[in-house]
Amino acid sequence: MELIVSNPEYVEKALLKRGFEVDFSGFIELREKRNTLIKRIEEVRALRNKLSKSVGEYKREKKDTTSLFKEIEKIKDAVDQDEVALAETEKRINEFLLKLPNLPDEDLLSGDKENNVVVTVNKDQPRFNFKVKDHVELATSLGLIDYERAAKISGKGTWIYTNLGARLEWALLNFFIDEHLKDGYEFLLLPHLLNYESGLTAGQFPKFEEDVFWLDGESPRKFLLPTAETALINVHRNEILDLKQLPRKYFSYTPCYRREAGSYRSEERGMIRGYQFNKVEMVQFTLPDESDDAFLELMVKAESLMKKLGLHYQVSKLAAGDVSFAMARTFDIEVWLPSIGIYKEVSSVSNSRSFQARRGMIRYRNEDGKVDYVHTLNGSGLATSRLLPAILEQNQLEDGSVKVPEVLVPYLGGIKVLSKVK
RNA sequence: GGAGAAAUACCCAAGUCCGGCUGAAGGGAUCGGUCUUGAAAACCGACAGGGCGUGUGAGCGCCGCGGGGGUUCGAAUCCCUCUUUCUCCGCCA
Repeated sequence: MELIVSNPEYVEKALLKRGFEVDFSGFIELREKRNTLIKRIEEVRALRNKLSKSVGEYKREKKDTTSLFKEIEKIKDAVDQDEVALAETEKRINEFLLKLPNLPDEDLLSGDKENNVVVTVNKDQPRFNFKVKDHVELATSLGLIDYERAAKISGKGTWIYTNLGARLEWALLNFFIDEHLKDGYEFLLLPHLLNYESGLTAGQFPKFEEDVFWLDGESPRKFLLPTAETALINVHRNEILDLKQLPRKYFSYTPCYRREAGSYRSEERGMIRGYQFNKVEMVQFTLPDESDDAFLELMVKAESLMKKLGLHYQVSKLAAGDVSFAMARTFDIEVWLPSIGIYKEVSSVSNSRSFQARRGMIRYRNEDGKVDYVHTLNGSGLATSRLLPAILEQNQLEDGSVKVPEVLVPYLGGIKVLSKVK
């Protein structure tokens, strides 16, 4: 971030790519002010330390200390004002820095969503020679999901997985877990209630404090995690990792709690957007040089899950403006939903480079004993709330039953087709 | 929820009552060396890190004994506060 001091124009330009306008002149002034204050304060403190030490020595030798005290008296109040000013200045610098989003990678297109580029398409779009039903209709008629009772016991934006629906959801999660275990990722089950620092490190705060659920009456205040990433990234906060430990690969299953304030769209009925959904999330801590490889690895892993499920999807490379605050690059995997004829995100693989590591002081020691920031990456593997609808819709048969993806059959006790229970 | 104890460097642990020669004893681990055919053991040596400021640099300075604040010329040591951990009691999956 001291790149700002050495090359502010470069940073300004890079951030502009994501539509973020900044002017660093005020920041640079603050930095200079801070440095002169520090210099002044430290000089006084050095002198005071020396004199105080002498007091001790004088006392031991039973010498008279009044001359020392006179000298100390002289410098005494000089620092107070400076210290207040310094604290204020550092607070402002910090607030400013925390509001800066990550620099997008060089190869990203500027602009927002409309400049996202589809880079891969898996399989042909499935064709149906009958009128497709949407997932709400399928799920309801097959007895997989109960929306109405969920509204009764909770409110809008929620649903209940019932019977086979619950088993199908659980099958998906277990399938993902087994796949990640096979790849040697460490499995963590995490607390869902997180403290403010965790949100800050992950890059959710201060900007997105409104987007998460806060618990009343807790001190220090706690929020419900919006994704397992928020917790996973913080596992190594304020740590210096051993070179041997890198890369460190984790995955976790958690529900994700999001307020989704004002984002509901009519096309997004059913389980497309809810206040709570299930997700298995992968996170890696890597050497700076190795994060590009790790990114590919996460992409391949996420895609392979989609392939094994036999779903039609596309991969989009997000334009700078659509990449989230904390990330330098993001590829989304989007699954095809025949009923609404669009692709919806089911996985988002991102490289934050050193952004989160800087916020959370997540570092490693290299061969020379020097300390540097790690790179952090995350990828969903995968989010189920849109996957289950996609499976229902893409695998539906004319009679309203649904074929179970082969890889899930063992997890469903051999059930191959979901058909209507009368 | 109530009552108590604790938090010191990679780990264990002294120091805290009685503030200054403790920026931190001692042990273990680790690293380097001696010895050995090799290893172990033994012995010798190193072992506070990180942040920040300053300087081309070797370096110098500031901060740092869970976090924050206070008292003091001076705090690991005294006071306040927060957090975490442990023990006991109560309550409860």
